Amino acid sequence: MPHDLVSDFQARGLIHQSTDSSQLREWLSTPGRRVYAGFDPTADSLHVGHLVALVLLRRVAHAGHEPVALIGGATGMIGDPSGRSEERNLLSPDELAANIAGVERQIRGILSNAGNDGHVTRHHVVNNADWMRGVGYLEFLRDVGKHVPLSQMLGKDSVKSRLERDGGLSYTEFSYMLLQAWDFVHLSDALDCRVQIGGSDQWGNITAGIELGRRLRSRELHGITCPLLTKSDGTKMGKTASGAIWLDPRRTSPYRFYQYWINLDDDDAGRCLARLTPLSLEELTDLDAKRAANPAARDSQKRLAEELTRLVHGDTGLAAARQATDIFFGAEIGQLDDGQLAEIFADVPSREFPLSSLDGDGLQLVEALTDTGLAQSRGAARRTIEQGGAYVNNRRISDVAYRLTAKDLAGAATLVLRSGKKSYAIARFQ
RNA sequence: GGGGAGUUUCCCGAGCGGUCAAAGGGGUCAGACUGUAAAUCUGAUGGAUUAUUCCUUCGCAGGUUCGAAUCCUGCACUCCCCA
Repeated sequence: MPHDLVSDFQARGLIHQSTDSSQLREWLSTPGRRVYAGFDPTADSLHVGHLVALVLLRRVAHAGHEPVALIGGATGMIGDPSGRSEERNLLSPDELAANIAGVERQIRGILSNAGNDGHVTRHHVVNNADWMRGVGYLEFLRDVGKHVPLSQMLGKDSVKSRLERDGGLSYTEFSYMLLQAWDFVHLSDALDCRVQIGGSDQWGNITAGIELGRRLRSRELHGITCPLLTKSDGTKMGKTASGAIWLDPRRTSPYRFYQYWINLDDDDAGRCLARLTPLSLEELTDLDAKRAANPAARDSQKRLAEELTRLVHGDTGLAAARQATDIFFGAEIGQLDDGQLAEIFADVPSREFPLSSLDGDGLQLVEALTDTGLAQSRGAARRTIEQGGAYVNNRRISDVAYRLTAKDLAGAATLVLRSGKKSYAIARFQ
């Protein structure tokens, strides 16, 4: 395996800016080097936007180095102004603690199974609150602040752009870069970690750390930023009309996660394959060729969705997502238990009915469609049925007078209604 | 202050005494096609019931008529022109 991380990053389009690449290569030519990326705990889960950095750390591990994930327990209290147009709201200590716990679990999950070629990689997860907490304000100003020229701080994009806006920024957010700079120096002391990677919006913070390392320790630190993932329509990767795509299955089900990647357009899928998956460059070229020859097969999207769903949700998550995909795209729903149904249809609205409504003649399909909100009125429900748009457990029902009875149940007490191609609702009977 | 035009169903916009739940377009919802894309085509689109039919809707309130979205009166709002 070619262990030249820098060339690999370049080939995959992962480098936006970096410090001198020959020095970087030189430093990384010895195995076991430590490379870090930071994650601020702004929510109790990471989202797709964090995936690039996480995958970068996995690549670091693959190249024979040791990834270090830094959780910003301290910096998260302040809020990073980079890439932000408005002042952040401060998190309460409780929220922050919960966020740290959630984020840490996800990071460990992704880094510990980094060995899909068999080996468990050595990695570190650190929290900057651990070394920041004990540092007093005066001490910090003397030891760190004294070595950072104001002109340099004011020159950063994150500060400049905010000062030009109406809202400006607070002294608190202004100071953020000092904390991150100090993190870098601290990690170089404690772990001999000399490379920091991050999104392109982190360049200012990273160089602040490099500068501080030079002044304080006369030490050469290195930095790499990768381009922010954007879609070809200009929007941010991982953002949808209904919100962000999260890594936590409770926020975004494995099915929706999987679907997000399946639905990318061809160019985006190609770019994501290169940047987010461990596929070799040969495999990438191969998929590029297939995509050009037969775009309808959607090989790239499938492979991408598969790789990333397995990475984030594991094999069971991938299996669930696939099963859900089959069902959402027409497969008749056979024998599934209520638990499986609940999992597959996690994102679907549901409605409870008394179990007794299935007795005797049963429940009018028209009524079930309106009660679950799939149809606006009984007339609309009738119309949908007449036009062939109504399904029970994915079986088309075209009889307006159809009544649901116990034999229509998919699980023990669950039944799946659908209107048209995509609108589902779950009816639960109790 | 004077003169004129207007207010229609989710939106735009026809209708100017019965044949009006109201043309047409957009949107939306189904169906076909398709790459879970885009475009295109077909159907539907106030509510209840489908056999018929009933109820509610055309700025608001009254009135004239067997019958009004359409005529009259008053009120509210919007726009334009002249001072």
